[in-house]
Amino acid sequence: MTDYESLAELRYQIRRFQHFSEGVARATGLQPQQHQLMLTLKGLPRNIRPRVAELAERLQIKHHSAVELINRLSAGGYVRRHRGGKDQREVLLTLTPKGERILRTLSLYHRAELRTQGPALIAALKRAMATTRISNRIATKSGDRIRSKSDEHATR
Amino acid sequence: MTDYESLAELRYQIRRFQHFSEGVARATGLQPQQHQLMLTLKGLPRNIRPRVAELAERLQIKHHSAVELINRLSAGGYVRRHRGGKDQREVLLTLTPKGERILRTLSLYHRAELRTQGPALIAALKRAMATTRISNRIATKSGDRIRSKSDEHATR
DNA sequence: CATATAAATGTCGTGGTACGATATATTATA
DNA sequence: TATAATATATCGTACCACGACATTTATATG
Repeated sequence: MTDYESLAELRYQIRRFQHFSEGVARATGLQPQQHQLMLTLKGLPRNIRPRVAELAERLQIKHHSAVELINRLSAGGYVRRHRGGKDQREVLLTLTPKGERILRTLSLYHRAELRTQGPALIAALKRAMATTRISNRIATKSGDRIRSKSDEHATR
Repeated sequence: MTDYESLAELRYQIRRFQHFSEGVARATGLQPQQHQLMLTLKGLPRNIRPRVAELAERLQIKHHSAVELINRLSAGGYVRRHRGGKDQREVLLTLTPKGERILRTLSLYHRAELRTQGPALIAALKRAMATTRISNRIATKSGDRIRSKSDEHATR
């Protein structure tokens, strides 16, 4: 197995998990990202306030993308906005009972999936971390040229 | 740590990896999904023909979504289409030298990222597979229904 | 071998989501 | 008080995934 194979296999495993997740989310009427936000909200450590910016960071998106997700979730009756006390600029979020119920169901499905597919994911991760032959193989296979320092800056 | 926290943490770790990946891909002028297709193509086992449908399956998307990605990759000079011999319906794909070069660079960055972030991912995965208290907690909190005996046995 | 059916790829229009640029409201600071 | 910083929100744009449908080639069947 080449480095590319192990990296590709890792991505494949991740995509399978996410594809599964998207499917069950949509089956409950939720868009995948909306489910993600709900899970992030519910999974927030107790000492962290559920602010918009906090959710955005954990979803690795810009705050205004989170705002849009929350608009749709709010319209669907899954979450509610609250204006907190201390800082009136902050908007704090809570799940509605409906949101709680759906999230619980989805989480059970996810746990089951992880139980069966998790080991393959871990195995793929370990392989992708272990192998180290990219440089050699490509230079040889493509006959491109010898690798030089300048390649390191290619992405700049 | 609750079940929701561990599931949320797993998603967070996955998103961090993907967010990193999207960033370096875009820095080379590639859209994230285009990079994914290239990696899938390069990482294909030798005995598998690089057909459109094959790539689509491994990317967990519909074949016509793959077609669109390939259109853009082809326009950018990253991959080439070939009509195979046996079955004239099939379109086989190859990376151009430009595609090979960029993919190699990206793969090196990804390996480095996995070296540092992989352990956190594995840890999150194991925690998400291990905990089992979803039913219990939600039922109690939402007042949805009575806990069942099996919930009481939840592990820690 | 003619035609129906299936398979592989491609086209078109739509919806969700992420983003940059920009706006508004509140808090902090000079 | 005026100014800057912070938190959230709005708007227009682009990417990508999809369903519905089309086209070309292969296969099955009478």
